[in-house]
Amino acid sequence: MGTSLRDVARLAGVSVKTVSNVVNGYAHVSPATRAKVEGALSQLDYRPNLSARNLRQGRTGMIALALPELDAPYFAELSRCVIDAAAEHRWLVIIEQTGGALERERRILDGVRDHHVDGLILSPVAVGAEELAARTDDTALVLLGERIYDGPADHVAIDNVRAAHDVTEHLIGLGRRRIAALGAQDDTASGTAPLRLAGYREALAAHGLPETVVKVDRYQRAEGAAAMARLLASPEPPDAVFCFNDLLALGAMRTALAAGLRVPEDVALAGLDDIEDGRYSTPTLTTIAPDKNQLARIAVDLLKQRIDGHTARPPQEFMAGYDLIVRESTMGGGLSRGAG
Amino acid sequence: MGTSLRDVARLAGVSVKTVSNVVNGYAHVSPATRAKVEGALSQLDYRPNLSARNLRQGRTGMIALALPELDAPYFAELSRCVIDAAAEHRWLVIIEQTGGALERERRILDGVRDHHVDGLILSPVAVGAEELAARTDDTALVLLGERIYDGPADHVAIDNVRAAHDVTEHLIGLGRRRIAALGAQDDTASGTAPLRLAGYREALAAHGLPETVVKVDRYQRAEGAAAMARLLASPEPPDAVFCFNDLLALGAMRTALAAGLRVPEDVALAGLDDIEDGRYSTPTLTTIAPDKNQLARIAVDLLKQRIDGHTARPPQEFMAGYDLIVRESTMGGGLSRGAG
DNA sequence: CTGAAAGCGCTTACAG
DNA sequence: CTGAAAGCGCTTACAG
Repeated sequence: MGTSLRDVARLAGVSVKTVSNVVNGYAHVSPATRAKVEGALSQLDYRPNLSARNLRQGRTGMIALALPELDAPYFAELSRCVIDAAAEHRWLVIIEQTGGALERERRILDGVRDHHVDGLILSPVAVGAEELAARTDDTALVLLGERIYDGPADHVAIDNVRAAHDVTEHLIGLGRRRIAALGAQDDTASGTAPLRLAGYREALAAHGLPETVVKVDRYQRAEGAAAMARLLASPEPPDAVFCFNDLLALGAMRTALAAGLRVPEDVALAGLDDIEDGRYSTPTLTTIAPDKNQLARIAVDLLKQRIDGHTARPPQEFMAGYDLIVRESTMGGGLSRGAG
Repeated sequence: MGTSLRDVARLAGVSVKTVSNVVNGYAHVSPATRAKVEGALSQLDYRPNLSARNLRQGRTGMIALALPELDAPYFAELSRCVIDAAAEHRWLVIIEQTGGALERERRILDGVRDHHVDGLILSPVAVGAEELAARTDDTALVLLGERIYDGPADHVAIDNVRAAHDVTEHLIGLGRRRIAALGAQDDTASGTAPLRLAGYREALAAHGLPETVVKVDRYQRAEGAAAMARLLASPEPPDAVFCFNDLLALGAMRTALAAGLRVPEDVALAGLDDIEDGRYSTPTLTTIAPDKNQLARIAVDLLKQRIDGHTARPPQEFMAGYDLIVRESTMGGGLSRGAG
């Protein structure tokens, strides 16, 4: 293999223990000994064997981040934040993609105790609260970005109900009266969709406005485009659409513009996630911007606490902040004319 | 820790070796013994300790994928493909972000021999061929997506010169005569920019057309937007722009539309990467679509060969395929009017 | 302040 | 076909 502690010890003329002390920065090593050892270390270009260290310590220095798919911009941006936050604890991050499939979420939850990671951050889509609560594995787990009630594990998210309420209020405040929600889903165990729907309904109800709800299977551009086409084909099309994420909104925008509608004059569009695409689309996209760095940092810090066993408190919910970012897709700005 | 082979052996009344044989699927175990062992394995819910296995075998079953940043859509899409391809070899993937910084690329290359991964797929930006050639580490390495001449390691990419040539020819074929290139860079050791620039120049030269080259620091939307503004401010603005990636093109599109120009009537725009954003922008974006699955698969397979030591051949260059995808941003379609 | 020894859990020659 | 033993490289009580 490579150079081992024993090789270094032999060259420096000390014991393996002493070399280990130097490598790990323990205090009580005499300067002379330390110098000898450090000389040998650099002469042999010693690298600790992490598998051996892990075997001994029961730690791997790695965590897993499991999310639906890396190529959804929201998850890509969030992953970046998680990797950066993990780096501060000198953790490496293994990324696993679930595709939002129950089977794969289960396999990851089950595989976690194979001892290759110290903990797991999971962005669950399909797996339910009961199932999570029933898991026998005690590997540290933090849930990120979807709400699971009666938390079986620490959980971080934004307040989805309030965020959805804020967006809807914004649209109402602009004078829109036929406001559709795009992105409801057939009941999943743990989705955000019901929460965003609840916030939307709350706001409409407070103003006595009617609701129009369109379902999708997945939160992707193509689904947003197709769902928007259905909305536009209805007898009384909406004058505003709150899309449950930015990808849906960008797909919907494409359909609206391609149909010759003006955004926002004919139909205002808002999303949620604040992915970078929406800052450069034409028109630019009004959205809710979750504080992704905060989400990631809280998730990583909670995982750290659990891994270190510093805490025995019951699982808790943590909220990260968000902002409503108003852009052209609801406020105009002259760039929004379709070609119809 | 958890259940060890010894626990299983004790319960089954056999030796540790026999349990190991069953776990690893070795052939010569009597049916009766196998049944006993399997009973004990499932009764104790045995999970192999991967650190121990790795220590013994000198393999970790993990590879690292190092790229500039995960939240650039091209890299997010490529990462997805790499993770999927790696899964076929039962590898897990650790993702590291370099930010395109020399210092961080070096640290990753240097850290690879810390034995936590069996191999590295690196998408280099800053590090040079000489430096790579001089590395003393023998951890398996495959370079992905940027060209480094006189390959110090196996390398996979598309033919950037030819791809750039194809895009430029397409613009020329549409009758454009003032075709700018957006995305040149100050000389980096290994960038794709010079290759794309070469293809662009070749095509222009073949038709006796003049060149206009705009530099950027990074391949991001904001840089594309700013660079496009500079182009539009010139005395004789281009009637077409070949942007060296899709993000630059989407930024440029935003600037053009915001300035009231029609795309493609006033200025045609093309990119390279085929990220999903460009399939839903208005107008949709003409681009080069590299075969990302093929890129990922070749990279992973090459790494596998190196790790397994099946090959001692010198480093080689591999080309993946690509397609020119013509969309509205060069062909029109009526959706492209700015608001000027 | 330093050393000799045990042991983390696994796999692998080596016997039988 | 199965077992007893060594050893991968490290850290950690335990002595001195």
